[in-house]
Amino acid sequence: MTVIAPPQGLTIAEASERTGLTTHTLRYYERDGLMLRSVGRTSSGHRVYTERDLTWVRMLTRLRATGMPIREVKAYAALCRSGDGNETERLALLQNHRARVLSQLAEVTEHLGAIDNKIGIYQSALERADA
Amino acid sequence: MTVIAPPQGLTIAEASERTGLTTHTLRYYERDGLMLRSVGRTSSGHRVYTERDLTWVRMLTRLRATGMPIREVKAYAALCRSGDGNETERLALLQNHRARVLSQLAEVTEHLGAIDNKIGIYQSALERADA
DNA sequence: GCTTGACTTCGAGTGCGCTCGAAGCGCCAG
DNA sequence: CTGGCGCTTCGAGCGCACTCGAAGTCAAGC
Repeated sequence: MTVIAPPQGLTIAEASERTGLTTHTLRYYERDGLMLRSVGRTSSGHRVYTERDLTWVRMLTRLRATGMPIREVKAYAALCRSGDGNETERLALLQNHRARVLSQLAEVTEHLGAIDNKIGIYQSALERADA
Repeated sequence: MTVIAPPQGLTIAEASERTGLTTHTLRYYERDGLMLRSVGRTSSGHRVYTERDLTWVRMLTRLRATGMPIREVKAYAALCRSGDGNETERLALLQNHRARVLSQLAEVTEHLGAIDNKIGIYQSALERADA
């Protein structure tokens, strides 16, 4: 019935539970080359996730959650995968992303300020109507 | 050649220039019911944008830029369109949106912090390599 | 009066990021 | 030894928000 998790590893269902991603999405990420390396398999072909895999998925989730497009995550994964010597490029990619996120945060914050004004207008109009 | 802007109004090209949206998008928003009311026309059927229209488009842009889905902008437009008496609902909609935006800002900021750590690790590794 | 070009409508196409379904296999309980 | 679950792969489908192209119209300049 239940697939037994191999020693030192987690099934895709367990990985799903710990990362908050669906099994569909985990498979999709692997298929699409977002993983550092392809996930290990049991003799019967089932995926075995290690802690290293989960750590990477969590990093990946942070990049995605801050709006990095899949293709760029893929580029970052490719850099990490190809081993030492390209740390400068990895750093540049992350710093670039950081700058974009900061400017996007600033933009959203500014727009939110204007929306807050609108909220204030409705609030005082309603207070006046109450009185 | 050039379509002359009617007195007190702007052509779609001018509205596009002032709002930063393409003419395609402006027409799409109107078609989809995001505008407060449908934009005026000349005798030959060309759109005529008023300052009121532009003000609304700017509000709309702020809602969109903070991640409000089209269908919710549409709902807000519908409330405004139906006249006085539903200010409480409009306020609730905006406050709801505000809460979502704030929590999303917090989430992005937290993820960005983790990415900053990673950047720091690369930086010190590179400094050590330089020395 | 003819050309030009910005406008009109309508509907189809695009890109992104999943999301889902179908068909098939292996392992374990009963 | 059989039923059934949870995994496998593959490819298609979906929702969102535009984005674009085709075909036609109309006013202005030459």
